[in-house]
Amino acid sequence: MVGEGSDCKDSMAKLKKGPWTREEDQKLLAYIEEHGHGSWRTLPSKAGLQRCGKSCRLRWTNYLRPDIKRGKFSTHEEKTIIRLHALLGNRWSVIAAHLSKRTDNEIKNYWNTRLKKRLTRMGIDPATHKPKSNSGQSRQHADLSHMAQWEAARLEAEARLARESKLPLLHKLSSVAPPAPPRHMAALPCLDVLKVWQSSAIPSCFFRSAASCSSLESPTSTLNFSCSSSLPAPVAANEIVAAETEGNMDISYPPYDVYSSNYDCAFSQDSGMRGDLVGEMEESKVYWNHLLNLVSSPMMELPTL
DNA sequence: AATGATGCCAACCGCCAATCA
DNA sequence: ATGATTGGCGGTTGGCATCAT
Repeated sequence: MVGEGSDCKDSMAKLKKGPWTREEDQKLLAYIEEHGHGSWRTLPSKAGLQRCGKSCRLRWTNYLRPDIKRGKFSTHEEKTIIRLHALLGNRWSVIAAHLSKRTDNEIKNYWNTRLKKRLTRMGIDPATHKPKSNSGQSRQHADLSHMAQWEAARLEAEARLARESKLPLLHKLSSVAPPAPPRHMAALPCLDVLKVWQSSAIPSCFFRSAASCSSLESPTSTLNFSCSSSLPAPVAANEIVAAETEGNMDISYPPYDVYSSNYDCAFSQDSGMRGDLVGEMEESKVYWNHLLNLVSSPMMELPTL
């Protein structure tokens, strides 16, 4: 394997490293604006840069790209990161795909330097998103946790699709088959985890305990995701992805789940920023109702095995 | 004012998966 | 089918800025 990394290493003698200068930025910008980036490997020489292609790509994707939002993260963005991290673990690129205009590197940095510490201060384990002292599990909890895993797979697929296509997704997605669920989940209602999230009747400890299903745990997340890469792309929320692509819509999460009830409270105390929570709740309800309608449509019905 | 500790973030590195020839 | 190439990802680091003593 000889990747961009090795490419950098092999020609280390003549290639520059370290912080980029304004001149280098201008060269890279000018070249990409005129020719597009095409092959990153050959770009540096064409653009007159003494950098490896990988360095150019990183500089472009993390800093120079015109559609990057910089600066302070909003409370809404923070919550979205935390909730997606609870589902996805350290899948920064997937999380970034759901936070329009933020780069995975920025989100990763933000998580590592701030959010992780804040959660720790709040008594929440940032790796598992569980309160430090917690116990108890049941078959039902395991099912829910597994459904959360399923939802995580869907989120990842959405992110992938959003990345892969700038075209209106409705047409493209209609040809993609929905994923086959794990065998033991087939009898369960379709994506009940979403309904649980929507239901204020479910005690918060319920989902919290679901997250403790030990057989599903991974080093970085409550959820083991080992099967995700082999899954076909779930395509339930195609319209949402399209809306996200076109209109920079952030995905909101309903404020009823255990994470929300903990986080919302803690954030209001911790950061002093309550925000328009009511409006956000309404917005979340609308989004999730829409999503539930989509996943209940024939296209997304899970096959019984 | 000096100095050490801590926070922050841009950039690098190594690995992996997809693609190509 | 296989090996080479490329792009992308996540973890880590280096260095500057800020804070605390």
